[in-house]
Amino acid sequence: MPRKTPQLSVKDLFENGQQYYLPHISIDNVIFGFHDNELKVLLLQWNENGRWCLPGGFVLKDEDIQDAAARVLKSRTSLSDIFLSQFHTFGSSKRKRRRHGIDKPKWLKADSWFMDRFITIGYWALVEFSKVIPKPDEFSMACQWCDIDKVPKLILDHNDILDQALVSLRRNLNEFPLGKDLLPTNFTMPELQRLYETVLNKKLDRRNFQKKILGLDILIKLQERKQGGAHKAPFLYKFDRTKYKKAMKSGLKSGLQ
Amino acid sequence: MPRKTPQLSVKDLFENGQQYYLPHISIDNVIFGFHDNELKVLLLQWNENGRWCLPGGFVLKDEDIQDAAARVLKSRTSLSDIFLSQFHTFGSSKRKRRRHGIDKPKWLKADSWFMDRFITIGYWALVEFSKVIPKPDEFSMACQWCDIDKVPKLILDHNDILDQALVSLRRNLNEFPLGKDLLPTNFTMPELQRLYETVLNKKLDRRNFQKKILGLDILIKLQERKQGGAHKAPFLYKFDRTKYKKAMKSGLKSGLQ
DNA sequence: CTCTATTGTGTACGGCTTACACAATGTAAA
DNA sequence: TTTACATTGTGTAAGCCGTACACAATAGAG
Repeated sequence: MPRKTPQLSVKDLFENGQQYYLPHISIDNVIFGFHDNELKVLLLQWNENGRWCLPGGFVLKDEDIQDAAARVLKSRTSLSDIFLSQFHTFGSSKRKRRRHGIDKPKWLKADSWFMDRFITIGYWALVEFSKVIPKPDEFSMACQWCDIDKVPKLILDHNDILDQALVSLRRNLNEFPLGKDLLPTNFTMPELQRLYETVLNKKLDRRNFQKKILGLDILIKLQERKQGGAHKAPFLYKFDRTKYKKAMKSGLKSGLQ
Repeated sequence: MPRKTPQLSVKDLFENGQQYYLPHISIDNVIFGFHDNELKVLLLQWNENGRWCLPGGFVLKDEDIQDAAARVLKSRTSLSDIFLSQFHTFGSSKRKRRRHGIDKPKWLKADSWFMDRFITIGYWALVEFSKVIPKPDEFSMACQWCDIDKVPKLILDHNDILDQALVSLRRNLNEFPLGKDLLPTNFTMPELQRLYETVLNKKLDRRNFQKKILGLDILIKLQERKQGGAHKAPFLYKFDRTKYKKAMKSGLKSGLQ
């Protein structure tokens, strides 16, 4: 059951957040999108020092962690009912902002709960790029997509978290087909292939790829072709919702790799 | 860097544990062993009410969670340098002993940190049955192996945690060969096969199994045979440490399933 | 000594994966 | 208008892997 975040000022949150949230525990979301044939991840830019980080948040005292992750996702993207996969919990004793003086706003007392050690639970989500309305949080001046190959140095261990999310995503490709959540409703086979190639970070054979994907029997080939591109117009496809669900239940026998 | 647990009495731990440990956070270990052709899991029996649970513990304020899990493992089994795989973090807001009155010792105040909500981080480990010296913790009257098929109703969501550990273990069979940690140094092919059959919960073909395992090229066939059993004496094998490590780095191409 | 359960070994089939070639089409340049 | 080029649509052959399966050898039990 999703809950409402208390409406706190930034100062209140820093100084009294522990009244509402569990101390020492945070959520970090790695939100993947796909656009212009590039895999993207949603990042926030911290007000105080301009450094980048993953969208994150805290867990309300009577809130399930899965709901907390969904709440964070919704408040940064406007999206709900998105599948969130918990992939790892990061618990180095050195995970504290206190160690990185640059991260502390000057007006904040050094003993704020916010500066303390945090164990963070990592989730990733796949979202349709065009449906996202990026929205910064109270701490941030910007919330925007970043090409997966151009991610800057992030705060704390957020680069590690991102890397592990990608590893987890790749492992999961054997269990569900990619695309339904990352591509628009109608898409072409080359687009889907490039998505796979980006996530797996390797080239795939065009003909074998098509054979395999169609062999899963979860796509519907449309009559129309994608107009406007240079060169021969490719056919459009869309997912067959019914067959997709059925395939999910029984599990994919053989993954793309 | 492993740390020492503060030596607290049970009463102190219940009432003042939050001075040493992070509040609301716990560790639970699913420790697998293999004996008499059966997969076993190590369980504890709670002093107050005789109910069973997974071996668990808390995270010291300046301790990595991985180290905390290793500390818990060592204090229940006497084993160190064991691979611990973090598989999931359980964070339902209903995870609190307060809800289960039966769990509270009568002398404990209802507002003890111990009765509060806990988010628990789950790890599993594979250990050699014969090397374990089971040792109860401060709260328990017993610490012993339980057949995986005969696990009773455990406290809180510990049955869920155990189930998910098994699922995680099965998924990981594609990435590393089973046996090095669960079997004695020398073992027979039928023993190894029965281990796989138990974990995967299905029968495997004897001849194909042998072909595949030997194909991994990580076993050394010994000259001796296992004496003493009824029927034809099977050959003994042991793991080739060097080749094993090499195979781990490059990853197994094809798993057993 | 015989019987039986178990171990040791090899082969054939089918399916999946991989490698690969040529015709068709739409845009851009000549 | 024609040509060139990049890209799409489609099918086939070879090889590897997984699976199914049979028979001889051996050790203990009776």
